[in-house]
This record gives sequence, structure tokens and C-alpha cells, in this order.
Amino acid sequence: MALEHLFQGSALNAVDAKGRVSVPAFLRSVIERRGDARSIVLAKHDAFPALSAYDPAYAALRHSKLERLLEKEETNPDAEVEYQRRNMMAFAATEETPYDSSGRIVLPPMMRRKGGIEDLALFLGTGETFQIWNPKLFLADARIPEDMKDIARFRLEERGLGA
Amino acid sequence: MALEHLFQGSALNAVDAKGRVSVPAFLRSVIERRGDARSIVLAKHDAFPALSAYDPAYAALRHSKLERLLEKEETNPDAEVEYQRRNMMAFAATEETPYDSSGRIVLPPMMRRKGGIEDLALFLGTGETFQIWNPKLFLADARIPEDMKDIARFRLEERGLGA
DNA sequence: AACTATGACATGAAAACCCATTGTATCCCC
DNA sequence: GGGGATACAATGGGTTTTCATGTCATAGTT
Repeated sequence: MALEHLFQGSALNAVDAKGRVSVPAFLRSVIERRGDARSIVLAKHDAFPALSAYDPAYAALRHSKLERLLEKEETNPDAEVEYQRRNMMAFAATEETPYDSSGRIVLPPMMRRKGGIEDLALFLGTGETFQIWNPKLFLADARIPEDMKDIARFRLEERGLGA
Repeated sequence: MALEHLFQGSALNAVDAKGRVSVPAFLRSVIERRGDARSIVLAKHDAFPALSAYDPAYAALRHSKLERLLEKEETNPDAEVEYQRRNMMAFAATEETPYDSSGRIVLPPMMRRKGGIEDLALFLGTGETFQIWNPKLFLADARIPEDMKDIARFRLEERGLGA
């Protein structure tokens, strides 16, 4: 799988009272070049207190890849439950949310909680997917390199929210 | 087989006194995009105390796949019996039930019992199919990852049914 | 006639949709 | 290079539509 269009760049956008956020235009353009969908898939990130996001076409691609892998070893009885677990995490634990004509999505309440998102959303392109962080949690995480935190600080300053 | 439209997301809906339940709209929309049917096929899940569900078009796809498999190994004498066994499960052990204009289906009594469904139905999209659980059984099953149970707990909380 | 099954309608809440405003970067012409 | 016009991005607000679900109506059964 060699994806042609990759997510990159960073932005800090406001979450309004209805839980809406603008998905940065430079990320939306990647989504639309990858497929023709106008929605994004959200999941809790498995390592960080943040959300992982991508387009529906990428989700389908991941799935078909996994299927092909499993056809080879379908006889193992434990493999069945393990297969179910992975599908649950890949599909039931995610939510697909469409963006409107001005590029906004509503962060579903469950995802807002799982990602610890409050009134600011930090978008980070990371290649095949992108991440959505509460900037406060980002700056507080010891695993994040200082150079990356500088970027978050810069985005905050831009908005007059510098420490 | 590369399915374009996959089931994803989760929801918790009420089962009324008559055994009717709304199929979540986001699952219905996948069913209708896969074919033009307005019904779902129900079966006991083979690994979990729950129901497995999908659209009629997917059932047909499964069937033709099984047929092709039989053709390949027709030299094996056991293959015919195995084929009959699987075919029986795929058809006799399932029920197709249409949903009405407001998206509700009646859970057939046999399926209600096989799936252990009571007055709440937890819907989980798992890609090619989706599952219907009694949330109580879901939370009690040791094979379900804790992250998934969190989702069920969140759906219960949303309804004011938190533990 | 009572019961049951099923389709139709009503309601309240939530989600999707549309339009308006602002700020910022871009372009073009002088 | 400056100044103004233009296009697009982000955001605020209001209106319409859809969803889930409760309730009723109809029709068939025993």
C-alpha cells in the first residue's frame, strides 16, 4: 500500500458550543483526493490521549488488507475471536462524521470524551492519518518532543493564547 | 471480495414491549447502499452470545463464495457434507426481517432468545456485518476488550442508565 | 369479541443544513 | 511596491429535517 496523498501540517481551531470544529482545509483536500467522501472517521488513538482520524477510503483499505492476511490462517479457533476483536476495535469503536459545506464536523460526545477535547482542537498531520489533540494534554505529555510542543505553543500564541 | 460500504459505529436502542427496535440510521444507510433491500438477515453469532446481522445482498455474496469453494475441492468426499452443513447454517438458521418506514424491525422470538436480547439492544458495526448484543451480556463477556466495554458503558450513560 | 400482529401517525430531541460575518491571504492593476 | 478588490477559511447563529420511540388504528385470528 503506497498512499499517494499524505496528511501533513498543523492547525489549532476552536470547538464551538455545539461541539463543532472546522477541519483545516489542507487536511480536507487530502481526504477528497484520496476518495470522494466528505466525511472523516474518528477513533481513540491507541497510544495517546487524543483522537486518530482518517478518511473512509483509508478505513476500507485497512480492512481489505487484514482480510487477505487472515485467509491464510483461518483454521485456528482462537483466531476467530481475535479477528472479531480487531473488527470491533476497527469499526465499532469508531465514528464516521460528515463535514458540512463549510468544512466543519461535530465531534461526537463519545469522541470528545475519549480524546479529552475541550474548546480547542490541535490538528496534526501524520502521514496516512492525522491526530486531533486537546493542546493542553499535548503540552503535558512527557512523550512528546519539545520541538513538537513548540509548534503547539506557536499555534496558541497566534490566537493570543500564549502562556 | 472488496466491499465498498462497511458497517461502523455503535448505538444503544430500546426494544419495546412488542419486540420492536429501531435499526440505527447509519447502519440502514449502508444496507441500502449495498443493495436496494429494506430488510436485514439475522443469525446467531458463532463465537458470541449475540446476533450477527447483515443485508440480503451480503448473504447472496457469501453463498456464491461457498459454492466456488466447493467446486475447487470436489474430489474430497467430506467436502459435500461440509458444504451442506454450512449451507444449512447460512440459510435455515437465519431469519430475514424487513424494517418498516421508520426503520424498525421486529426481533423474531427465536432470535431474541438465541441472542439473549431483553429490553436494550446494543448495535456494533464490524465491517462486513454488524452485531446486536444484550449490553448486559456484552459487559459480562471476558473476551471483550475493556476499551470496547467502555463504549457500551458510555452508551448506557447517555440514556441515564449508568451503573 | 378479545387478542395479536403490523402499519401509520405524533412528538421531542438532536443532527444536518443554510446563510451571514469576519479575518486573512492572494491577486491584479496602477 | 502600494492599495484595493477578491477569494477562501474559520466561525457564529438560526432553521429545517431526521431519528428514535411512544401511541393509536387497522386487519386478521382464534
